[in-house]
Amino acid sequence: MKVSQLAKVLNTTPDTVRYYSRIGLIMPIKNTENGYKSYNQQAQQRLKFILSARQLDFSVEEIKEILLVADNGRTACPLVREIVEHRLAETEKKFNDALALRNVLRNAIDDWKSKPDKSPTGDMLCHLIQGGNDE
Amino acid sequence: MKVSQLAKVLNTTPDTVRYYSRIGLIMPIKNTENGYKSYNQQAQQRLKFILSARQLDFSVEEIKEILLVADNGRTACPLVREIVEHRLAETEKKFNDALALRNVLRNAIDDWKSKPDKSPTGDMLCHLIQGGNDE
DNA sequence: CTTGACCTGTGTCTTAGACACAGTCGTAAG
DNA sequence: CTTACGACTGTGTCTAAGACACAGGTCAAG
Repeated sequence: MKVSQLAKVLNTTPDTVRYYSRIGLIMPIKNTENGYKSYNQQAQQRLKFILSARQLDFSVEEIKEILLVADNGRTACPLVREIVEHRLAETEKKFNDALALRNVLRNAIDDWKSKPDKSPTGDMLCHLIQGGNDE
Repeated sequence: MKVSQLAKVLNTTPDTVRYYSRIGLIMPIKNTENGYKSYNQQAQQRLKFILSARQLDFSVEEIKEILLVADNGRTACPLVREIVEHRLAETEKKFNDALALRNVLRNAIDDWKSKPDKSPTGDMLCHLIQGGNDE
């Protein structure tokens, strides 16, 4: 199986497959004649796992650690549980940050509706952003 | 005014000031003797504006465009209004994405509570992530 | 003068792929 | 058979917004 074929089977892009190959997450066999990479069943299995973990927003580095544990025959489950908890906390922070920013932006748009456009002056590049509230 | 001093006055980091200097957003005067960068009042004004725009999550590239317009004496307000609308749309998308991911993670954690840790097998690296639902 | 703490500019690193590029394959026409 | 051409390939480079490492410079205390 070549790179684009594998990508299509698992519904991802060739660039993604190449990237995971490049950093050693999946190990293709090198065709000695043309240097093309060839992927076997195990590589496909591995890539499927990686893509599933990425859907949970696991980082590539985290996935690498998980695979390292599993490759040594040990359970990766505790590590996986730990990562997912951590990711949930981060996601909740992102969620709150996005919520707060949304409110700031909405308020700005609303405030600015009543304000005119102005040319910049020496000490005021854009009164919308800079001015707390105009005179 | 030197880099750390300016950073402290506007409550940011020296690395940030150096970065904006490096890409030409603010233009310090080079002290000829030791090569240190020196910032005047106008640079401080400019940095203050940049930091305010960053608080609205404007990208550095967008801020560069705004400054370019203002430096030519034209109103940057229409551009600013356009960017903030765009940013609001993006932020709402991020908000929804974070919300969806949060639900996925919460469900995963909940489902996994009743599942044991397992050693990897030839075709199952981690049953938590891989198994739709177990046998 | 010397020590040491702090400061400085420059160069490199970070994520997870996307994109550009030159070379290669496969196939269809001639 | 050759040729042409589109689709494919690996490798190298690029991204955002600073953070960090490092070698050298500055400054006040002793």
